[in-house]
Order: sequence, then C-alpha cells, then structure tokens
Amino acid sequence: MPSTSLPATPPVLPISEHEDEIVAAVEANPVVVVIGETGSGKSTQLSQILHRRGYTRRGTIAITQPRRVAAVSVSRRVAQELGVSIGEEVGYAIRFEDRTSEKTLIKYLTDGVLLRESLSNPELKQYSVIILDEAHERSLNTDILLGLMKRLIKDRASDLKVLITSATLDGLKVSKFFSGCPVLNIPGTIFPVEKFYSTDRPTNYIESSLRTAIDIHVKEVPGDVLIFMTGKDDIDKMVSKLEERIQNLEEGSCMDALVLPLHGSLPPEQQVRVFAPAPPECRRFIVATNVAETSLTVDGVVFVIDCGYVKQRQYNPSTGMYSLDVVQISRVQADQRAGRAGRTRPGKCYRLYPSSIYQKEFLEATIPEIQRTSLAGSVLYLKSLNLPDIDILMFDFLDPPSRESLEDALRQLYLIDAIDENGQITDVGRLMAELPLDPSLSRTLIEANELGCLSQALTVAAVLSAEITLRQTRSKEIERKRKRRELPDGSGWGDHIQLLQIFESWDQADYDPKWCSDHDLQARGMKFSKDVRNQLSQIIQKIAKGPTDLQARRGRKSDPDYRKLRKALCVGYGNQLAERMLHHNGYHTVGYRTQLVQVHPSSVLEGDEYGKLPVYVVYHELINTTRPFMRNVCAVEQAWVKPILKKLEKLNIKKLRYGGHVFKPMIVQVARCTSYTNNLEYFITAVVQLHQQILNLWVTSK
DNA sequence: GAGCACTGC
Repeated sequence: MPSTSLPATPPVLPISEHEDEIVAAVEANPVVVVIGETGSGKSTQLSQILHRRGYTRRGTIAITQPRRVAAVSVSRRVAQELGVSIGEEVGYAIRFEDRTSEKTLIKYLTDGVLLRESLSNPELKQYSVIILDEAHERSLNTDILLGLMKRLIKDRASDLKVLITSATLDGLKVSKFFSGCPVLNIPGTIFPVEKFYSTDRPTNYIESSLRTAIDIHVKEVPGDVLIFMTGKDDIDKMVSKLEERIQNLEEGSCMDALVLPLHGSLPPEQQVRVFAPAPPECRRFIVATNVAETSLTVDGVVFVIDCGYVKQRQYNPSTGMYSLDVVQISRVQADQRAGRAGRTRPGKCYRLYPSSIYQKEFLEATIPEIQRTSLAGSVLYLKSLNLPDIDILMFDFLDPPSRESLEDALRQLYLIDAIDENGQITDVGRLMAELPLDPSLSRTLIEANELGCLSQALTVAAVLSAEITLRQTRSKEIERKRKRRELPDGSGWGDHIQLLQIFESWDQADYDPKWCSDHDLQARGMKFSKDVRNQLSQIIQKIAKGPTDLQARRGRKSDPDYRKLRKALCVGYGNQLAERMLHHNGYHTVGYRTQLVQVHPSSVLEGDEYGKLPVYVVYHELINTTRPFMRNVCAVEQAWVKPILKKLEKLNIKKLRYGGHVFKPMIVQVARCTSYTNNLEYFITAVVQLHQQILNLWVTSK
C-alpha cells in the first residue's frame, strides 16, 4: 500500500466530537454498529476518521451504498474535503464505472459491486475496513453482505474491521447478530418536525391531501410542501386537482403556487425541475412517490403531507407470482417522511391517519427486501461461494427468509441446471453466477452460446434486464398506436423477439436517441440496455466456448424463425413454462405448482388464423394485478419442453436441500464448531442449528 | 384488453 499524505481538515459535524469514542470501539472490536441520524455526517466522516487514525496503512477502506448516485456524490464530497481529485486517494466503483486506482485508500461502492468483488476474492483482502452504510434500508444486497461479514470476521479476525451504520436501525438487533458488538449513537442535526394526526383514516386520501395542501397554502408561512402519494396515477390526479383548486382561490388571497409531480418514470428533464430553486414569492407543491423518501432530496421543504401508504412489490413463493400492492407504511418510513420537513428549518408533518394507527397498526420497520423477493439469484450467488456449511437454508441471515421461499429458489435453480439433484452447484451454475443477470437470463445466454445464437441472446438479456417500457402518452393514444405499429412486432413469436428486433432497429439507426423518441421509447432504458449488453459481452468473452460473434447486427438472417434463440430461451426459462388450455387461450403454468394464468394484454403475441395462441410459451414473470398475468412471453415448441418435464419428475426437495450425503454438511459443521469453541456464542448457535437440521431431516424423511 | 413503487450487479 502506498503511504498516506492526505491533508486533514475535518468540518465540524456531530460525529467529530465522537471521534475518540469511535476509534476506541473500532480498535477493541471486530464489528461496531454506528447509529447516526440524518445530518450526523457518518457517510462522509467515518471513512476519513479511520483514515486519519491509520487504518488505510494496511488496506483500503470500503464504504457501501445502496444507490449509485449516493456512492458517486458522497465520494466526490470526501475527495473535495480532502483536497484530492476523484479516482486518486478517494474513488468510487459502480456498475459500468470504476473510478479507483492503485492510489485509492477510500473507496465508495454500491453494495452490489462489493458482492461481485467478493465472488472473485472471497476474503476481500484488499480492504482493512468495510463500512456497510445505510444498513437500515435493508436492501437485498446489504442483507447478504451482513451474513457474509459475520463469516469474514471469523476468518480475518486479526486484520479486518467492519462497521454497520444506519439512521434508525434497531441497533440492539444487529448487535445481537454480531455477538453483542458495541453500538454507538451519534446525534444528527435535523430540525424538529411537529406532527399532526388526523382523527380518522380518510375514505379518500387524495381529497384529504388536497384539503390539507390548500389549508397550508392559505394559512401557513412560506415554504414548500412535499406530498407523498402511492403511484403515478394518483400523482397525476392530485397535480391537476391541486392546480384547479389553487386557481379557484380568491385573487391575492395567497402567494403564487407551482405544482410539480415527481416519480421514477418521469423523464430526467422533468425530474430536474424539482431541483431548480423556487421562483420568488412562490410556494412549490411537490407531489411525489417514495423516491422523495430516500433517493431524492428536495430542498426547501417545510411541510410534509403523508398519506400513510406505499406501493410495494412482493413475491409469493407458493405461487411464484409477484404482486404490486398498496400497503401501510412502517413507523420508520413514516418518521423518514416526516424528517423531510426538517432539513433546513423546523417543519410540520401532516399525517392523514390517527396516532393510534401509527402506534398499533404500523409495523416497526418495513419488511426487508429479502423477505419480499424471489431468491433464486441470491441462492445461486451463495452456492457459488462454496461456503463450508452446505445447507443454504441455514445461512445466517439477520432476518431469514421463509423456508418456502428458499426451497422455491432451490427448485427453480434445479430446473435450469444451476444445481444438480443433490443441491450442488453445477459447472453451468458457476458460469451463471458470473453474469450480473436473473438466473433465467444467464442460463439463456449459456445455452445460446452452445446453440450459436449468443449475439441475439445478449441483446434479449440486456433489454429485459433494463426493463424498457414503451412510454405511455395517454393523451395521444391514437398517435401512440400509429408509432407502435411502425415498430417490429416479434414476427409472431412474442415479446422477447420483439425486444430483440427493436434493439436491432435502434442499432441500425446508429443508436440515435432521437430514434427512441420518434418511436415513443424511453431513451434512458435503451441506453441502459446498450451498456448492459456491452458489459455482458465482456464477461462472456472470458467464459464463452470458442469464437463468439457479439455484434448486435449479426445473426439475423441465418435463423429466420429465431428457432435457436427461442430454444435457448426455453432452456433458460425452464422454470417459467406454461401450456395453453385445450379449448381457449388461457394457460396453466407447468412446474411443481400449477397456476391458471393469461398472457398480459400488453403482449405482442397474437393468435393464429383460428385465433389460437401457441401451445407452449415461456414467460419472464408472473404478475397478479386484476388477474394473474404472464408478462413478456415467447412461443416455444413441444419438443423442447420434454426435458423440462423429465426434470420435474425427478425433482425432490429433500435431496435438493440435503444432497446425496445428508450427514456430510453436519460433520463439516461440527468440525467448524470445534475450531471456534473459543467463541461460546458461535458454538451454541452452531449446535442449535445442527440440532434443528437433524430435526428437519427427521421430520422430512418420515 | 390492462395499467408499474423503488433500487441494483
């Protein structure tokens, strides 16, 4: 490691007063939990403190962030405070962009990037300190990292320090997870926010928000208003109604007003409007989704209106289906929303629910992502790490996902050849884990490489992982239809093929952003899929067999029916297969559970001359809205389906969990226990887990 | 013939 010669000029932040306390705790313990409220400076200062105290002498300090923008902006800030340029002593690494060098001592990175690094370098030797920042957000990746860190500190007890930092995280719970490590509290610099509750839950929260907003506008001092809604539809409704009501107010009775929507699917140029300073003598109303809760910070907000709901996507492992539900927020979320009013001066938060509901009905914290999502990708990742104790269901999670969810993941991975019937990762599975994709798409790529249609499959995988959506301009419905007709239609084979054709057309237009807008496509999504495709090409060149032809324009004419590509998709989506009913166009899923589903109306797939849809299709996902739908489907042939049916017959969850040698994992675990008997708590935990394992085995084998 | 919150490798 190069020697350190950074100037040290810490700004005065609450955390600075706790410097000695922090350093003492880190010195004496492998893991320390730091609870720092908003404005405590933990994200920018912790790394600098440890750097000053010599922790960069034998390695780099890594600080993970759940979001890319945060990794970039915080690292820039730190570089500025230390008077160095980014990429030198201070750098960041996010997908598609690595701004670090051999000189880098403080490295900000997304949690996903750190997980990828740990794949090729499980001990993460280059780091002397790993800080998991914003752990309270409980992103899927952070949760997996928490489990990995618990292991890592045992293997690197002498030379690794781990800090878990968060705003409101239940410190005791994490401390318990890490064998009772110390918890430090750092106060923040947020201003007080007064909270007002409704006496009842409103029957119509749009109307209720409207009245509150007008009330503020007429009676309150200047200051912007942030209104939390659940989705785009509600926001649009709210914006137009609010504008109307403000217009109807008596002339000169109050100041000017500007109403702005804010949500993720807004084009960037419209999102930016929110960050422009307000015109003088004008109150802004920002009607936003959850983006304004953590991802985007709007300056000037003094009033918050909180409807108490959020739209949440959840996965049901017993049906394999996603649903998007409006659910009550948690107390942590409610407080986070309220905190948005106190960033520049004391504020007010209007909660459109009674305090009894906040106290009794709201969950303490939001259900962590790991319990709301399909785990196939994460389980494959963990399997690829070759952890010594083999049963993935015993992985030490802070909040374990359900057994059902983990078993669902094992079944899915088995059906696409990532693990064998004994639950062991296969060679195919190892390759899949290298690719930053959903397991189905990575399996498709590997099969495509065998079949000689890699270039097309790369495009499909890239476009699908960018999830481009055809932009919706409801007011210009007719025009939209006209434009969409000019786009390729998948040649009757479905949405995957259409997406491929769209990307190829864009490629032929030399990736012109204007081509996207002309065809009513989101340029942002298309650009992202192009970046993903490049990244995938680079990775696959290292692992592909034989010569690879990766140009997007190639490979079109040789296979007019896209047979190779569709076959590769059939193998990759072997866990997501559906068969049409005999007499109508409904489908049932083919797998270890059967669901009645339909092709989503947005699909390009159309019936034959008799109006019949293909007998077999694979689908990208099941989403339960008004009914269960398959989104993004591709027609496949019966002959390709047979191997999947065969695998289904052999599927045995007991074997997937415990493998052929059921006692091997236990023996390994006992061996591990005995080598850690100096840590009594770990020993007890391991024995309890072993006991549990034997019990499970006994129960399931009966 | 329906309608999608937010992240990330």
